Amino acid sequence: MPSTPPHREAQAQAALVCMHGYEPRLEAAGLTALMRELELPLIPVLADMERIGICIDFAAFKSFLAEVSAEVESRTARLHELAGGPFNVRSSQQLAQILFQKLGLKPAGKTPGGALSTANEALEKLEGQHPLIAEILAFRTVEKLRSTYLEPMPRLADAHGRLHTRFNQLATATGRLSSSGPNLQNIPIRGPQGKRMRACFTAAEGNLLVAADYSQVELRVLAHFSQDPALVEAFLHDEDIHSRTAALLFEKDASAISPDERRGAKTINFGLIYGMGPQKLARELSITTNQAKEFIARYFEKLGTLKAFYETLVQDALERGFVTTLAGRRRLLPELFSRNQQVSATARRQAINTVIQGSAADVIKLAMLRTHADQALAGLGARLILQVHDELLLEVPEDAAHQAAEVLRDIMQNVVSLRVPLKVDIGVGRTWAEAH
DNA sequence: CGAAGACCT
DNA sequence: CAGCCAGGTCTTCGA
Repeated sequence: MPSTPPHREAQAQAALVCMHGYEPRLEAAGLTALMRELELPLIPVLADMERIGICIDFAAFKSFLAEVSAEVESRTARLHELAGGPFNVRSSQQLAQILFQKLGLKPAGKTPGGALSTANEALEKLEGQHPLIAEILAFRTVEKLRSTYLEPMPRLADAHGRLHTRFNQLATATGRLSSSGPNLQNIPIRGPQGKRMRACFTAAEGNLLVAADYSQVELRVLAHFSQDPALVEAFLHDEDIHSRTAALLFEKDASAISPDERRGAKTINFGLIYGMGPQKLARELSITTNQAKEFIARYFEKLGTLKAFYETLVQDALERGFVTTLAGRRRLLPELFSRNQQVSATARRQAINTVIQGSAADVIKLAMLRTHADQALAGLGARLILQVHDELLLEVPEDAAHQAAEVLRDIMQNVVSLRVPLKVDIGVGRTWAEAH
């Protein structure tokens, strides 16, 4: 077993130097407790997670790669046939030339750089206009799987067939962790191929994986901070938050909500976390911007306390120049004071999102400390191996897995006491896919 | 090395 | 008149 990775030692040391050199500044900002009680103790937890790693199923990787590679080949050939000649589909420039000049299709959007967009979102609007479109979308899915996951990852595994990521503690503006080299926080999960991808990540022989997800943790944090009666009530009674929102919005019984109405409420609930504007909402729901504006107005009319919380939050940020999270983490937002409307509007959304996303990060980091220190889990042989923002993954000897799952649930649900309960969904399985 | 694109929460 | 919701990492292209 290798010793602590050098970068981790260096990080721990740098953190201590920082503590000594800047203690007055930390103290003045009220950040000492966050540093001493959360971030510094987290370092050995992350080091253990990095050192332990996660098992991959080489045979599953190999057969999946073979199938996907064959599909990349065949789709490339079909693509060239449909385009009337060979070109590099991986080049957005060449692709745009084929689609919008050679075939004369109407561009459905532009990139931030001003080029004609060939992104999936733009291409989906053209689907049905030419058989090439569907072919490109399918090509991109398999090519992503091949180039980012299936081909490189097996080469990164150690002699025991385990993959070791790095959990970066200083990479985000909100207090989240990030993962790199390889990133194990963005393994595909959607669709049959996503599911198959996650099935390539397994427990070691004789062990099981326990996956524990915080359910709606960001909306619960928002309910806690805002104390909005509608949100708080919904979570206290463990109701479906999106149906509940839809019921409120459309003045119907929750049981009478259509799938479309629930989808609208879900989009607006999520958009809320990001400070979504009417344009984006309109696009997401295929309605006009004016309809979206009305929708948002009605939403805030029904959730007046939430609206007041947002206004106070932004007001506070403008007065202090920063926002703070549940654990007292701080994000400076100098761009709040930009004279450029676009820039200051972005900073306002960042202020809102940071309080919510950062507080959720505080919660799971604390849960990681408790999990790592828990004697019952240690006694069961349970080891924390991954964190994916609102999910923890344990590897546990198989006869102890279900017991460990309940201990973990208890730790995660009770790590902090909010005005609404925290809920954790748990799965146990031989692979990461099965554990979900 | 920046842009574009695609994957995640 | 355009305006596009937060936080990340990785791959590929093309200058």
